[in-house]
Amino acid sequence: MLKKERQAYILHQINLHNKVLSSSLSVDINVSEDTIRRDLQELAEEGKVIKVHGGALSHSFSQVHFPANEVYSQNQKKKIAQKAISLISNGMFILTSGGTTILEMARSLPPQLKATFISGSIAAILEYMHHPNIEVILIGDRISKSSKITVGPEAIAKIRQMKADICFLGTNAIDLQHGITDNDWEVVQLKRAMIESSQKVVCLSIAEKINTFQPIHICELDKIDMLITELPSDDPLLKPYTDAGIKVL
Amino acid sequence: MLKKERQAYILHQINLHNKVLSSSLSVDINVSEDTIRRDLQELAEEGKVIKVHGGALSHSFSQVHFPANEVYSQNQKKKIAQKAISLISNGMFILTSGGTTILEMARSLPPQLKATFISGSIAAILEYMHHPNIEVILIGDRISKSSKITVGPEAIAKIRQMKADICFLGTNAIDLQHGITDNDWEVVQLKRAMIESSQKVVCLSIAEKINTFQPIHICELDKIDMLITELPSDDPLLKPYTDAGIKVL
DNA sequence: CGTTTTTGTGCGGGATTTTGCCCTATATTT
DNA sequence: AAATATAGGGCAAAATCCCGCACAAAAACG
Repeated sequence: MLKKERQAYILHQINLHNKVLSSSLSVDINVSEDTIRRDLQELAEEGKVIKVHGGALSHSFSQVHFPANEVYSQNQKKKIAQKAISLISNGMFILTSGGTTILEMARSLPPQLKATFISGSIAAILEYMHHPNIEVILIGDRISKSSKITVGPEAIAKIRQMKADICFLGTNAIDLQHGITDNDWEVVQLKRAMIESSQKVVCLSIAEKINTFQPIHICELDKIDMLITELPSDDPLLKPYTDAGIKVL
Repeated sequence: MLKKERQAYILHQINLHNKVLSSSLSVDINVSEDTIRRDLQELAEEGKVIKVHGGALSHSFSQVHFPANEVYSQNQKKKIAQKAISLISNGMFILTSGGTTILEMARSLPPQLKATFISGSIAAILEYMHHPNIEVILIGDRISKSSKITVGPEAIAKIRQMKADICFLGTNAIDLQHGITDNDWEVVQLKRAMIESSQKVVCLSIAEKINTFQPIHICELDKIDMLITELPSDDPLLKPYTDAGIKVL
């Protein structure tokens, strides 16, 4: 097999699988690993692949995943925030969890809006406080340092006492089979109470979290009234959820 | 699985869920926890995640810091803070108001200290949260945007329920004739409740505020057990207060 | 065509990287 | 205060890389 031929094959494999191992290529093409390594090195110098210890990665691999991701998902969250805000009207009592998606919503609230926001998330409260017209109610109790929200029986009791118009949940994982799940027991307790105390429950979730699950169960899907993602509402990924009776925005 | 591939996966998980546990990653990817720890360490050195005991956090998540700089007469407040801290010992329940002097104290708390701090001041809570060992209890209720603390009947009721070992009050004005006074009606209500609910009441006040008064009365001097200023305790300015039975530090 | 030069490939051996394991120190929980 | 979990450093085995070398095939050249 010619050198060029071999390199074309390698490039093909990389674009196909996003990665290759020197070892497996070696047995594939039946040449020594040194040869493969030299090929990879050349391809890397031409900028066609990214060489790493043990093989090589597709260029798209690191480009998509590493640097752009921060901004990328920020934009997704902005889109979600806009949709969520369209559900809010003046005079509402709104219960919110924490999480970066909720924060994005808090930052995007229109300045004229007059409503009451209730939360136990310190970060969310800080954002609400900057808003000129909204009333902010802070749920008190012990502060969980890991999640930076108030947790505990007092907080739950307080939430149980109220009946909010709408509840926005930053969702960590949603799945047809497991429903809404999360990974922090105390946060789960709080979210459950929030769901019970709201007339309408809205889940905010970026599409990546759709069809994933976490260890701790919060509730089944039938408790959820609405699901907001950055995708258009007729995206096939969301079809099962509309079929399950959830309104998708 | 290649190292870079693994790290990309970890990064992805962190950006998705804001946190990861070394243990769960280890079983996820099927490598030893040592490897995960080394990966997290590298990612942390590159500034892509924040490594914590047991796993790592998303960088965007813990960026909840108050722009707390340029405090008025900071050196004096540092001196006051040091004196106040000398009154605190392990296991105490400590009620604090807000104000920059209290913030200075919060920042200067020794890292080994284990105690429970209770407050309705958002800024103070943020400082306490950064401390590794102290337990933080947040008093909930409506947030006053002017003073950035929780105010209202719920907050007062909550404070009444507790009996703290000691209470630190950032004091706006203290005077032999008028006692402790302030200029925000809602804050005054809160401070009154705090005084009633504490075995020992300590006023923190820079010397400038000694012998001044404000429109709203909080309490008479006899409710105060201790007064801390940046001056030495035998300063003539403070003599009348020691004479009035207040311990001056 | 013969010789020289260039290029490609494999091999050996030492350096480097990666990984898992062990042991101790530190942190966290009970 | 004891028990458990996690971190950190050192070590060893395995994999991988790197470098020089040999050798052969191909190319270049007179």
